[in-house]
Amino acid sequence: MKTKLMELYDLLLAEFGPQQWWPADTVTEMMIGAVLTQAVSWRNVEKAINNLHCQGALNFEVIDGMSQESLAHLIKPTGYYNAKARKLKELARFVVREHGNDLDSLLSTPLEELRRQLLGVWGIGPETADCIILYGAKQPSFVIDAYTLRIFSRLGLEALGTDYRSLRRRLMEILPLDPGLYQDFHALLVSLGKNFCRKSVPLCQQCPLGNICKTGCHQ
DNA sequence: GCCCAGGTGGGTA
DNA sequence: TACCCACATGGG
Repeated sequence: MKTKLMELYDLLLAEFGPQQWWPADTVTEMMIGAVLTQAVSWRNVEKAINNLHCQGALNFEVIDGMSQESLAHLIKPTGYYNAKARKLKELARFVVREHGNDLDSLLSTPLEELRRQLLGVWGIGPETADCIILYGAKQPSFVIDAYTLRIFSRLGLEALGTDYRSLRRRLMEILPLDPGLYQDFHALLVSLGKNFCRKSVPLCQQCPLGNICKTGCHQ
């Protein structure tokens, strides 16, 4: 199975090249983007990030101090803006008040303990937590998202798991605990999901995975 | 107008 | 545990 997974990784790397993710200038921006991108396209997130940047609000102390209403206004393009404003306020409170706004210290917390703490913050679920751990803390926690589940299902790799917990656990048992590998792998899966393995009308004929995929498009 | 986009929390059986 | 639903904007 490890060979099959690395074959998949190599095909994706050959098609899309190294990904250099996450798209953010700072760890704070990365963490905020992880919340804002929940169930919405990155295009919408960029507008909100720009709004926050212009207001000097890509900063947890600033977010902690501002009203939820004004924050919601700035992130309107991401949809669910009231819910996400609360989530950002909760995350900012966690970072600033429980960790003295010391991100370096927080993110150097051992993986499992860091994950447990992040999941305790309202609005931070497994995917957002794993994104922060992998791209913010640069610790090896494999990120499972809608693309990952869809791609592995279409590849016929359901045996690895069909839900977040089981697929993440199996991938981390099989693959070396290498944050660089996990970052690139996840980013490459996103590229494949966006460009070929789309939810409806997947472009199987042009897909770089070709005949290693069992989804039936190559019959 | 309809579907989709890098989820999460709360409620119900 | 396993569904169902609310949350909401923007692009194709």
